[in-house]
Amino acid sequence: MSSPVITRFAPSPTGYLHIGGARTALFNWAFAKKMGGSMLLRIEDTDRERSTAGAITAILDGLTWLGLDWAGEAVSQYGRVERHREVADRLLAQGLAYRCYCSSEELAEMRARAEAEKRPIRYDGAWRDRPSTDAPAGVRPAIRFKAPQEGETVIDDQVQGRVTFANKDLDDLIILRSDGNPTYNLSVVVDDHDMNVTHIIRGVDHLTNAARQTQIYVAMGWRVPVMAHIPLIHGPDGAKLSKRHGALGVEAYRAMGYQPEAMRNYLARLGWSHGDAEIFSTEQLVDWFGLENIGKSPARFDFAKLENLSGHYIRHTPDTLLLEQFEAFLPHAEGGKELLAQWTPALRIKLLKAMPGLKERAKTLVELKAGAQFLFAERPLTLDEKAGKVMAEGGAATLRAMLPVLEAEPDWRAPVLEAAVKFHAEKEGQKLGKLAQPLRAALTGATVSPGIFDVLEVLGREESLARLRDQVS
RNA sequence: GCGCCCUUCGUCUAUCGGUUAGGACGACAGCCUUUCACGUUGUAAAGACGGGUUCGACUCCCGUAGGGCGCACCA
Repeated sequence: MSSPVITRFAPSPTGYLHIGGARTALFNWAFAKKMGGSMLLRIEDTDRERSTAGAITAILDGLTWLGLDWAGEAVSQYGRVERHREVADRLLAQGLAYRCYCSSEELAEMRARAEAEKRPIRYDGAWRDRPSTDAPAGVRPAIRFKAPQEGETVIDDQVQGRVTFANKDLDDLIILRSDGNPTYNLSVVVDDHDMNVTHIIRGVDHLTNAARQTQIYVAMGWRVPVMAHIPLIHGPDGAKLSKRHGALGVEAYRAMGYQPEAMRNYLARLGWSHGDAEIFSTEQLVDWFGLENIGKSPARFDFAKLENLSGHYIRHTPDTLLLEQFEAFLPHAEGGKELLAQWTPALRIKLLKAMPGLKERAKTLVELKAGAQFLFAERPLTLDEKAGKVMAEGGAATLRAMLPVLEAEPDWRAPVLEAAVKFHAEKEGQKLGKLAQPLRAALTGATVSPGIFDVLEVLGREESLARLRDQVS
């Protein structure tokens, strides 16, 4: 009987769940599902200084929103320190680790010297073979792993291929700090082993760690899990993803009005492929997913493509479901709470009625909200600067909503449209072009927008509707 | 500086020695539409560079250039 596949997502709770982490989680999740196994969640919170409860909540919320579930409770790595110490002690007892009495200052000095002399920055192994009787009084030692100095460590990576490290390049890393707390590389190995993790899927930034961890596995006589180091996501300019780019927390994407299924689709396509498939369901993703189809080169985050995908998902979501998603989205949207406060069954019905026309034009839930502005705005619409603002924010749909009003009051056209244009130009100059055409048409009174039929119908303006139909035919 | 990795249209990618190098986003142009959007048709757009290996290289090897990651008593 072959053991089930167990993957794990192991973020450190030092901030939000960023987009790279989300994709790593997605890959772990998809692979586990595909193999009929499960994904575990472990919070790597051994750094007590930087770990926060808020970050843990953000990560859990983010995963849940994305629809990625994990088996059992999230494991706190810090909660397992005793076990980590135990393993460190065992290594020590077996002569596979040793006490190092170097102070932080000495080590920093060593590094600085190496750098100045342009030598590789590595621990020199000063205490590797030095008896503890030499220990300076009053210094609490750190425990270092006695890494092999000859030969090489090979990682048979499912994505990177066979990667070889010369052992002489890997120094003796600290596994237990002088304060008795374990370090990352020890904890990870012990936890992955104890949790029966079979496949480790994580970012390439961990590749060198993989070598050191392999050495620890070997020292402990443990089976080394299958590893897959996936490339990182870069910003649009090719540089490391920063806050300027897409390195926002997933909650930011939720606030921008992207649906989880669209995010999943987009993220999956970033670095992984299944022939020419661009748009696929999560079921298909699971069905098709495989480590062998993950590329090795880093991918840039492309908002334009995400938006296109998002628009597709919005358009293809059934109206009632979309309405539900919209309502669930509101608490996370800018100005959503205010809208929620005036939420009524009647409004719901109106929105549902307007949905077919609305979703055709919206690329995100935010745009859906903007487009529906004409439903939420108070009647009659006040035609002042504020109205221009509403109109400009709402874009074409709101403009259409206002046209009947403008039609009824020709004198109001110029000032309102002027306000709208002005506001729009200040806010988003580049989108002016999109508005300009209908604006001009409205200003000259030349034609009536056909999209206005939808609006009038939803608003129940029968007489205007009839009149316009007349005019058109 | 040392180590590891990467390099196909602007972007995400297909190709697993023989293709007119395909698709998608974006761009541009047309059609549809009495606005917008959707839809649809089409156009432009790529193997970083230099050497090999081979009958034949985007594909294999070497080098160069560019880029990324790592080199903590962080994870």
